Amino acid sequence: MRTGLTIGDFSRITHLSVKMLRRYHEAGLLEPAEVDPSSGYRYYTTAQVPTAQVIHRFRELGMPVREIGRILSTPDPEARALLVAEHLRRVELQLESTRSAVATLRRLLVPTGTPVEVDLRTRPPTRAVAIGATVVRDQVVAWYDEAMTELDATLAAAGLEPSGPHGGLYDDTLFTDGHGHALVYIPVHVPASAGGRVRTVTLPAAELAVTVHHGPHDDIDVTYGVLGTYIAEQAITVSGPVHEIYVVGPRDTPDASAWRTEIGWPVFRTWAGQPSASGAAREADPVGPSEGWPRPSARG
Amino acid sequence: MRTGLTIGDFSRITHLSVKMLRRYHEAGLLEPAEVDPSSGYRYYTTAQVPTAQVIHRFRELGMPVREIGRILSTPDPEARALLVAEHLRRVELQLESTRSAVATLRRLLVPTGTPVEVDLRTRPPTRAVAIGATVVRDQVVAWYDEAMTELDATLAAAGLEPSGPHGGLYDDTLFTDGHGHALVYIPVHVPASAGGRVRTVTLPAAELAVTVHHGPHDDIDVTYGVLGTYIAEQAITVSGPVHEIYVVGPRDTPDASAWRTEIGWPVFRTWAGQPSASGAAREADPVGPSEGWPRPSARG
DNA sequence: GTTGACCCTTCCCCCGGAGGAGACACCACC
DNA sequence: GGTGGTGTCTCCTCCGGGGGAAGGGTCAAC
Repeated sequence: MRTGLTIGDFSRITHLSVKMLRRYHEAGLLEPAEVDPSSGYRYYTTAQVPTAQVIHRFRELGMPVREIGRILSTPDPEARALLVAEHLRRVELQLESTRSAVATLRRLLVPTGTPVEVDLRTRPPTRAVAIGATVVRDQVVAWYDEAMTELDATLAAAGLEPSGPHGGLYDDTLFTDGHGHALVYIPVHVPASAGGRVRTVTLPAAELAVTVHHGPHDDIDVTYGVLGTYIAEQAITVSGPVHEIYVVGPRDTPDASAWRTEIGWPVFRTWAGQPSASGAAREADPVGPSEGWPRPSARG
Repeated sequence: MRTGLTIGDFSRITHLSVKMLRRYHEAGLLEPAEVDPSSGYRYYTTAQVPTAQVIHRFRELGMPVREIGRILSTPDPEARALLVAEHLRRVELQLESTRSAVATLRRLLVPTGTPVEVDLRTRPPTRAVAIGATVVRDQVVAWYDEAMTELDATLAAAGLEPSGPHGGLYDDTLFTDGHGHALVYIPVHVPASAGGRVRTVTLPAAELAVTVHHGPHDDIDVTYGVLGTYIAEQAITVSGPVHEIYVVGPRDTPDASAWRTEIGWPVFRTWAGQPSASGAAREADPVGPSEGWPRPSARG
């Protein structure tokens, strides 16, 4: 055991490929017990086998190499367990979403000629407490949960009751570019004292093409497709962020199949047509830093 | 609708990013309905929305782009459904393996001081029907299932009974390089008439360090680690392919926790020590094209 | 001492993406 | 008919986690 195990021996024992062992060395995940300074040969010891096994499992679970490094270099077992638990939670979430993607796919492949029900409707100006931020697409759900919790707390602290269902406005660049501005809100009658990220805003009036999505949000894209198809075929010009209203949502019932989500697509801008569009009104612009609504783009 | 939807419009409708739409075009997955020859602008139609949705789901399920292409270009709906079902089966398998990787990880992180039980044992020369092939590591399980089924069928056709539990020999390059030769066998007393890939071979006698793995094979690596550690610490020289014997396996009970797998690591070669090692004996070399056993490599 | 297996580094490829740069196209508005 | 602001084009680089090959040094069994 003087020189320890060569990389090949260690590979046979741990079932990690030689290539990966070298990579893990480079990345600082699994330092060989000894490296011959002249030849560069890596020598491992049997004591490193369990570490290698752990690395192997983490990689199997899709954990990025650098995160494994962070975990392995966390001395405090408590903190380490936390990091691990957090990732396992992420894995569970991913399992769930894979499961539902399978279900959605099955549904897509057996197309049911669902009749499209699209309303053209005017959204009145709506007073609401809101949180807005620029977010990345795959973090939008987590961000939504967090923001909505904060809004709930704000309302509770102020002793206010919502005057309608929760909702959100989403910049379309979220979908075209993968990141954009989003705003979630709870409608209220009286303004709340804004604290922190929470602002009191007025959603501007808008003409919306609205349809209702039933069930969990995993396949809400399909409903978006239906709505978008309708809009395009009606040759309506689209403009501005999309509006989602969680008529029945996770806050109402845990039974996802009972959820109802209204999707509203602004079909022409009412914003710039308002008096003093660029003055006081812009002050209340709920979507944030953008310069008013983007101009229409559909060529229908 | 003369010119159709621009890539941006289509992106908003389908929630696929512009970038990905271009990529899918390039890959032939989603050909725009029209491409302006002078400007190169892509124009889509609403009829393409469902296709885009399907592509989205397939990607969510981790299906490689070229496989999606194959599916979409398969005209026969039956054949297409088959391809889809096959991939969904793979996804299910992967879900399962993820689940068990989580379990294994949990076990690894709460290390139990399991006592190591390793036997040094001589494997007698064993007559068997076998199938050998050079395989890639992540296909070895599927290959095993298929080959073992063929062996079962061969024995049934010949009216022969196994004289012991199924087993396999696995080149260690499978682990160090990710691919190598593997051989699965069923021991028999009398030679069967070899048909197709099935050969009748004699596993050579060998000195093995043997330990038993309990439970499903997902965490068999851990037992390999224990065995390898033992061998390394005993300063025993390792040589030749590893030997697995499925004492209790999926063919005996579906209850994976009841499985027992013997892992045998040859600790020095008996092969080259045999008379006429390179002549008739090599003829029966069960592991195939390699030039006899590799020489010992552990430097313990 | 020879020799074959082993190990080293470096470079390139693959896949599925993300992002940017620079140039051109489109179209609403004036 | 201009013109400016977006939208879109292509091409390039980079990333992570791998696989493979080339070319040369090392080790130890014989």
